[in-house]
Amino acid sequence: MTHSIVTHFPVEVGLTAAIAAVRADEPLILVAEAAHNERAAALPSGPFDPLAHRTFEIGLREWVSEQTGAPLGYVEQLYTFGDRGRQARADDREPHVVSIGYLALTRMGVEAAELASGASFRPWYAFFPWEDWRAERPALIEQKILPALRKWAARDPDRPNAYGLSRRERIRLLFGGENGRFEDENVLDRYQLLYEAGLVEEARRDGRASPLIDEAGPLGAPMRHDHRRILATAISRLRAKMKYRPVIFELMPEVFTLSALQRVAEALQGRRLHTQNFRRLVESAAVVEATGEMSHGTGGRPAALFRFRREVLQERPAPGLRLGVRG
Amino acid sequence: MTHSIVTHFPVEVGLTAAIAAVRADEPLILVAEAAHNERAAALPSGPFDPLAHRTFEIGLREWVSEQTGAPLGYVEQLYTFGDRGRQARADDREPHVVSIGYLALTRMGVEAAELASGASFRPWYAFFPWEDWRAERPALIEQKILPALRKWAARDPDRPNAYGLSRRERIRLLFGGENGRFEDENVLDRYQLLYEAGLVEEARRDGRASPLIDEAGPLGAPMRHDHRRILATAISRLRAKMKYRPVIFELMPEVFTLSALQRVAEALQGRRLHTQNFRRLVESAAVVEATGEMSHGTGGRPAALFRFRREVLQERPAPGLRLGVRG
DNA sequence: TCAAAAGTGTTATCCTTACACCCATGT
DNA sequence: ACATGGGTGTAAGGATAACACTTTTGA
Repeated sequence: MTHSIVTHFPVEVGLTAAIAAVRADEPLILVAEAAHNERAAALPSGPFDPLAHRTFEIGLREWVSEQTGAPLGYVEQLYTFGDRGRQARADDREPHVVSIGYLALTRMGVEAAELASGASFRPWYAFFPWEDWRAERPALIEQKILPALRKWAARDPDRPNAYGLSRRERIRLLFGGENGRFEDENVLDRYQLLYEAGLVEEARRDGRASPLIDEAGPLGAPMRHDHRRILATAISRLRAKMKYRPVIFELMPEVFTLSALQRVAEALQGRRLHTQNFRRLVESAAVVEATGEMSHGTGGRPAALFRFRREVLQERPAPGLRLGVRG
Repeated sequence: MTHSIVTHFPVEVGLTAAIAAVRADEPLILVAEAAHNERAAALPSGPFDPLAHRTFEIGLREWVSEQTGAPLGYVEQLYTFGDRGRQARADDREPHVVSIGYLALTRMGVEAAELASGASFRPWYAFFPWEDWRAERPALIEQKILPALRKWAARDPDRPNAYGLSRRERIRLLFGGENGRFEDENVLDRYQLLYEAGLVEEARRDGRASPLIDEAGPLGAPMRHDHRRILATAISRLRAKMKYRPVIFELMPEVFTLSALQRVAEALQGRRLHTQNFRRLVESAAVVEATGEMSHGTGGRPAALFRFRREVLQERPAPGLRLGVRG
């Protein structure tokens, strides 16, 4: 067994950040190269300089605030990606790029003008339209995604993947349909299934498109490199984590009404929540406390204002937002 | 904003694997440089060669089975570590090493003779003696760890960390004591607290030892580089994941009794479980099915044999082992 | 016959869900 | 006064926790 972890291969390390914010009940993600450009959007990314920064996170915070003007709040490492479609050819002479994906949350005090040119916040559901079930089950799923996936499955219906699941079963488990549920945390798996089926633009770019790709039509806006995969990982992680850590408050203003909190939770989860039970779950979890103030001008009865109770961090091991059932 | 993720800094990428197995109800980890050597143990690690292997995981499987003789079953990426104590000096002329940590599970068919020389399986609680509460609360906690940590806290009792928690609160939350619990998933946080307090050998090596380190005595066997941190991450992840994914069966033989399953679950969790409720939780979760055979020679009444039901993967979104309360 | 391990039944308690209803304001 | 959103009460159902008990073998 070798004990050296030195590699003799040309590898470059970059940090890529999915920087999320919420405005007007819409979850946003910071991208370079906005829609008016020809090119696909990209997540902000930068090099890791081990001499200048002791940790990845310190490096990340520095170049993000320098280059985008957005100060980061909460930061969390997601995953390190090394296999990127078209760059996987052995005869490729370009250096291989390893990208370490990060999730960051910011409070959206940053207005468009303060951002560096080329950077802008875009709704994250522009990249994953099938993930937003707040209004209703997106028609795209029944009309485009499922027909194309079913044809893909029919070509090889019983082939199991690494976990022993056939294509049919994976489709049912991830996108629902008859007796299947749509689990909000499976954002990454759904994107990867669409990529594997060759139905997203990134698959075409990587030479793995299905003949069905044009029939299905564009399934969300594509991103450069594997950035849409990193964003899918970020959304999955955030949807899961908010249930057992109070990360949602990194996206809320200092004080807020319970309704505002619910609408942000719904925006992130991509589904409606049962209002009465949501209130009770939040209050019984003791993650918020009333300020005593009231919010007027919300249309109906004034709502009590709340703030996050930092003390829960000491009181309970997993203080998140129990979300309960759909509304 | 730059769109290039090319770095101009010398960075090398290595893969480091925490390869776990269970034998005789003891969780084991594969290490190079066993105890009879002078040097601290190390996890197996190797270079990532992007030209030879399309993904990290493929590369990992290849060199692990080549170099250790152990075939990997389940494999999962843990975290990418870049900040390693003593190498953090800006004047350091050595290339910086980024290590991508992996958790792998193997069924322990591999006997010692088949392993490459220098490789061996060692009980993981040798590195984390405070994590094994199966017999009782480890005396080490009350006798060595808490006194040293309390002195450390007393030097700066109110300084908050990034999450706003003081040293006192972090000690209580992680190691219990009066009214605090000992949460089995916090393995990484406990190790990092001990490192931050300068009480583990790795802190001395990195020039961050506390004056209290000799008074506290050796707190578990040290490892080279940041490998003990990677192992702590692996144990944390495994303890958490087995509750919602059926990963424990990657460590079990094809057929097993419910008692054997419970003892492996207890070994991994480091705590006893309530037998009757464990049985009911397992059976009601429908993750196992009876084979119809019986196991004799277990000392008392023969036990029914069970096998893992792969079908649960299709039936439920999060089929893990509910563990219930302590025994 | 007894110890040891396997396995079953039953109740108390807690949490989630579901549903019904009342409250306070602006227009 | 009434629409709108804010807010409370409570009972049904399901799951876990706690405890008592029976069964089957080997020594």
